[in-house]
Amino acid sequence: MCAGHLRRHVEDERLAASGRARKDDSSRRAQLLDVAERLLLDEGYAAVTSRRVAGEAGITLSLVHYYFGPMENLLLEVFRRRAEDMLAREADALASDQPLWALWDTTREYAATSLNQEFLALGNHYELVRDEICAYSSRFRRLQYELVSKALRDRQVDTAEWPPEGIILLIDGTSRFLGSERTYGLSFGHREATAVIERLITEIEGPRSPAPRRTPA
Amino acid sequence: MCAGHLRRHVEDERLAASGRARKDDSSRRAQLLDVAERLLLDEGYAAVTSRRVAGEAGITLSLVHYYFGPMENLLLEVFRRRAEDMLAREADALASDQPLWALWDTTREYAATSLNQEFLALGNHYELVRDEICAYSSRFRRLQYELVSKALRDRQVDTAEWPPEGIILLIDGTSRFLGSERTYGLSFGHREATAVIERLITEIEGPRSPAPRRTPA
DNA sequence: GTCTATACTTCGATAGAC
DNA sequence: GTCTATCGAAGTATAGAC
Repeated sequence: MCAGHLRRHVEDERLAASGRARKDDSSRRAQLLDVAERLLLDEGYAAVTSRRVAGEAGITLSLVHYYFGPMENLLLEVFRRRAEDMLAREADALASDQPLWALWDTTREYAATSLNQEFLALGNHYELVRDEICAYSSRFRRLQYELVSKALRDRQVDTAEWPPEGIILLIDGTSRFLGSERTYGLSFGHREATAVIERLITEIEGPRSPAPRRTPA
Repeated sequence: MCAGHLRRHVEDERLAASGRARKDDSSRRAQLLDVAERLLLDEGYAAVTSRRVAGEAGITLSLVHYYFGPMENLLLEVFRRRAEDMLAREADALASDQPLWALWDTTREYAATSLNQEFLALGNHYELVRDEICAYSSRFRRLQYELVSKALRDRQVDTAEWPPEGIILLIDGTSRFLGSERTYGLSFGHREATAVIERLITEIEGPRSPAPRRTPA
């Protein structure tokens, strides 16, 4: 059904998979992804139409289809790009001896939770987006699990009392929830929830320390 | 798949509104709200168009506008109806001497998290929806806070260690996150997270008990 | 690559008959 | 209340010139 643009997708895949970021999208392609992402963030997925994207980018709508084929594919690529980016950040941040603190800090700072919401809603009716979200979430979770479980093991934390899988979901979930509420201007209980979570993290992997930890004495 | 609950909302609505009869949605109006809610759930807000709603309801689109005016208003009313329903359920469920257990149990069972996601996404670009979500969330939170803080007070829980506002967000957030993942078929760590949360709740308000609690000895 | 031009669909909303 | 008829705007997507 749409074959003309597929070659580019493959190239993109290979670039992204080759360890290097997909920044070689000289101009147009990356620009369109940028525009689409901004529209998605500002006005929701219903606003990401070929006409709007073309208009904001200062080109004609036919060019949008030339690059991305059907709109679903454009959305998909916006998600992929963002997912890869977040995955890289997460891997970087959690490569610490206090990955729980890192998880808590980084996730809270994702200002773009509206974007995540938009993608989640999108996944409810675009099957391809849905599959992509699942695949990405699994990778994301596995990454978190590997790094956190290793750190807890090194720290000789009782994983029966504090199973890494569970702690991760607790922190991640709370963090996203607070972030989601914050974008709506809600803050009731946020201070207290933060205190509880941080006490929990402290109990598991010690107080937040900028310097690498030595021996637990 | 998940459309069986729609008719129930209508009945609930009339029961809950008994004595005030917020709307005598004899048939048409409620029917349109039902259709819109189902469309929202199944295909996302982009699918809730006057033509679609009219088509699914077996009437003409002009009638939809006759009842609801602009589409934004229809969406808004779908949200309102649902919010009132959830608020009533929550108030009912949390009227327990173990409101944390109730909070955990009821929130986990909200199968319709896709609907919530859709509304959250909607709120990002419909200001009226956004305001409504904020107003509703505040009421929702205040309700939770009142009931939980009272129960913890009765139970003489140390609210410095377990501030009700914080615990509520922790439980609610984790619960929604797990629910959201579940609708996507993801379950990694869910068992462990559940165990951690339930241990936490047990520590605060004792083991889940079907019978009303006596004295804490 | 980029544009113009076009085809066809669907959108929200209203006017007016009944 | 409910319908038919109609409006202009906006949607996706393609063909073809350059």
